[in-house]
Amino acid sequence: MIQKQKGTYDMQGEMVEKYNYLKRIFQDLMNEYNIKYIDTPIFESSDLYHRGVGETTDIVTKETYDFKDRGDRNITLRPEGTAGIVRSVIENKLYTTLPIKLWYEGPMFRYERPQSGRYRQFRQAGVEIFGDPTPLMDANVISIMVKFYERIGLRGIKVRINSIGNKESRENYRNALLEHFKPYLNDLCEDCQNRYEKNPLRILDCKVDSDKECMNTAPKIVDYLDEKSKKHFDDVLKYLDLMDIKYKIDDKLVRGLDYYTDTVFEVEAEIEGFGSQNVIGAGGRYNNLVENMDGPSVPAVGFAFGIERIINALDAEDVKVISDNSLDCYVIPVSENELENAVMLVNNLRDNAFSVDMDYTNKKMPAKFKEADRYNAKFIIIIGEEEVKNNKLTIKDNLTKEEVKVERDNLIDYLDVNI
RNA sequence: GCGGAGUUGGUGAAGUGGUUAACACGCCGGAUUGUGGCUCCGGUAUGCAUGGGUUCGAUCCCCAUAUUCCGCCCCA
Repeated sequence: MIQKQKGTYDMQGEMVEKYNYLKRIFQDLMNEYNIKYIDTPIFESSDLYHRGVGETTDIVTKETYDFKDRGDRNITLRPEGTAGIVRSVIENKLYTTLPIKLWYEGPMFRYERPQSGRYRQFRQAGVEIFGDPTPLMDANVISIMVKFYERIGLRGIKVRINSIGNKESRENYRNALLEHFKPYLNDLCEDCQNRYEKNPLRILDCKVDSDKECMNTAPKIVDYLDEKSKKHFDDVLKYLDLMDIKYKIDDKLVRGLDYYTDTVFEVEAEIEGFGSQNVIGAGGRYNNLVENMDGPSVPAVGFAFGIERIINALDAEDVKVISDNSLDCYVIPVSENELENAVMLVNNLRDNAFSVDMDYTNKKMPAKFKEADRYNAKFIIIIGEEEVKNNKLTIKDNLTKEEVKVERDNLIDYLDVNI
């Protein structure tokens, strides 16, 4: 038997309900915020991610699905959504009318060792806002996320926020860290010694070395921000307070993608026993990316969240998902003699936009009633010898179990009123 | 990429080197040929992830592969 590939899953059964639930709420939210849908390809030129996400990031160096197509092109399956959208904004010259607010949802691919909440093909939904440099928009974007988590019924979430400033201040800070950790290098764990070379900012959130003295005395990025970045960050916090959004400043928060500038944030699921993959959404500002990708200088801010992790969080908190999968009517022909009448009836109801089903096999009555329950039918319509003769139908409300006889010609009206 | 633990029907699972692989739910059939969800009876894995090996004999022991989970790295 051929099995699914490592780190993939089939979306089916209950998960479909949960996915539709999330998508429906997110779509409504996007509509309220006047954010427009965009759908970009799941594969792009490999160069896009090398330049966009960052040549040295782990996502690009060891996690992309790269291949050559039959035309010898270097292709990469998208590991995240932002780079492709930036490409699209530049290529379609969407920046001519700014600001432009976009949202997306779809599969992403990363070649990693899977765990719960971590897949090789997973879904992200996100928002990207171009052409608005104000701290208000940073706060706004965070508020969208928080609002979304609230609406889906998730309670245990925690927003962490930080500013990593512009390129120059980050460079200065980096040098300060290198200077600071140099004498302690031998005390640090092996991973941190690697981080010292590759990405010294990451040393700060090491789990092994977190208690060490040199961690607490390390310089803080806030002290390296220039006036403009500092003001921007303060204003973001001010607006968050204004909108009554709870957050925690985390001066050790640095993100793994190179394109961020100034504001960065993460949302964590704070649920007991949730596991280590607990970041369910993240984002930040990326004011240089469009320009770096050969577009004009357009500031941008956005976020993305992981659908599977959010579904995990909903399950962990036992949130009941409201699904719209109930059937309006289930039609039961009593015997084969009424089959033709039943077929016409079902067809007619569907033309009138009711969701209807019936059993075409020769099941016994009890089995048919059971099936009606399984489909969550609101009404059971019984059509037998007597009904055909009198041109009536027996309609049973499957909730109250009450039965009424309704004239065939009045059926649509009856259902319109009662559903 | 590194380290560890699993994998038995549709589902939750018990179990053993040797005739028919417990039990429960679900599903199917019957008691009940126009009204069910209760009850009772019956059926429901020629097979224990896949491929090799050891053995008279393997679901059980060994090896490999696939896959899931946990920790690390990293991240959604």
